[in-house]
Amino acid sequence: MSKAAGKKDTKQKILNAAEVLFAEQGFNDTSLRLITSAADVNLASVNYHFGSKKDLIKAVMDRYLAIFMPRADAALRQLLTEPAINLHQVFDCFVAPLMELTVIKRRGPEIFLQLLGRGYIDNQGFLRWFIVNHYGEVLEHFTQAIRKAAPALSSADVFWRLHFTLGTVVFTMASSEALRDIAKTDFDEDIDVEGLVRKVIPYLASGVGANPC
Amino acid sequence: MSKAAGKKDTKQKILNAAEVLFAEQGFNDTSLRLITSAADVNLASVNYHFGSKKDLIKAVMDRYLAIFMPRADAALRQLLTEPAINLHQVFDCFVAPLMELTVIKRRGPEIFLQLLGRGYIDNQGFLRWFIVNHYGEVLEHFTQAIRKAAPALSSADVFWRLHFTLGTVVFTMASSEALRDIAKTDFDEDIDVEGLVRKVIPYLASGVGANPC
DNA sequence: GTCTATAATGGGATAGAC
DNA sequence: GTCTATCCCATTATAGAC
Repeated sequence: MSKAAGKKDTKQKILNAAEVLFAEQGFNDTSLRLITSAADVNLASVNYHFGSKKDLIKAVMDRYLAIFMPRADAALRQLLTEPAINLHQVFDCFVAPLMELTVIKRRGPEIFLQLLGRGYIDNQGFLRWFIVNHYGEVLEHFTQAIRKAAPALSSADVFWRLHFTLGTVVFTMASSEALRDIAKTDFDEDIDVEGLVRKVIPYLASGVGANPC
Repeated sequence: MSKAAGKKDTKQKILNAAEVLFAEQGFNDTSLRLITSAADVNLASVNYHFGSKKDLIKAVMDRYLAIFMPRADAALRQLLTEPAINLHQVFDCFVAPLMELTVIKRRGPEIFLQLLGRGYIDNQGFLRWFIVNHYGEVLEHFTQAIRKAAPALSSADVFWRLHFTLGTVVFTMASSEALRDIAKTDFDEDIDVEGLVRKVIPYLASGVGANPC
């Protein structure tokens, strides 16, 4: 907007290149050199625009979180006003907010989920800290909804099963491209990201609702 | 055995230090310098004994796989001779083989699962290739057992849900220490790895057996 | 804001003495 | 088998010209 030149903003070019590479290879295995050459910008521009690699990672994540989290939160709050809810509805709250991430780019939904997984696994926790501190209330509403939909579960069971679902989703999405390729060649099943999300929800809902033993 | 000196074999010291660090931080984020100083051996000894870091990674993984895989395979084969089986039984096949990994060290079971997750997520696939090529038949029997226990699922559904379970387990175990700490402080729940495995199995069995939609 | 050049660090691997 | 010393490469980050 405020830019005069016709070429895309350097900052955006960096973000767009970085998120794809981070999602594919993880944060630590993606060098600034790789990012800047993919983005076709100068190496030094990352530090100029973002300050450090760590801050670039936060910027990449927050571009998605800032869209996804408020909408997921709104859907969860809305659901919580219902008198009775089930687990399938709880997970459905995340579908539309996830799919809206195409406003950032076409593959936004899968990139976001991959980044989320990387953030959990790669790092020493600074990203986890960042997410919990900025979007902790969404997690809180998610937990409330689960408890309302599955009142038989203890607090500890809810805690564990939320992490089980996180693992399922994040791991699946981290290799979703490869898996969808296999599904296409082996089973002649052409599935997009939304299809995959809708495929995983019955698994999650059933798993979370299982009888503890 | 063939060693004269009273001190532990350098090769074993390296393996024991490396697997813990690999499990905690991933393969690429663990330097040989860190490993050798933790193992209290010389930096050059890794290359002397293993040839390269990549070969050290394979050696670390295979020490566990060589014990785990044949036993899991035997349990699955045995189960497949039964006339009727359920999903819970299928997953139970892995519990005893996993717990026997304490023969390597006390925390063997969780280290193994963490390493497995790292192998799937960290790397460009050389480890995945190694596992599939060396232990592919175990995966085959696993698939057969799932199909027998849940005949309503299509081939594609089985494929997807196996990856869902892999994600659940691997992701949970990759952060199992942190999660168990939280469970202890927040819910006063003191749980060991076997307890966690037994906690995840109902989730997996229920998820895999859910009605596709 | 963009670039080149370079500093400072840490990585894997190896040569060669012992 | 073990150790020191070192090579060579890649990394993040920055200084300073334009």
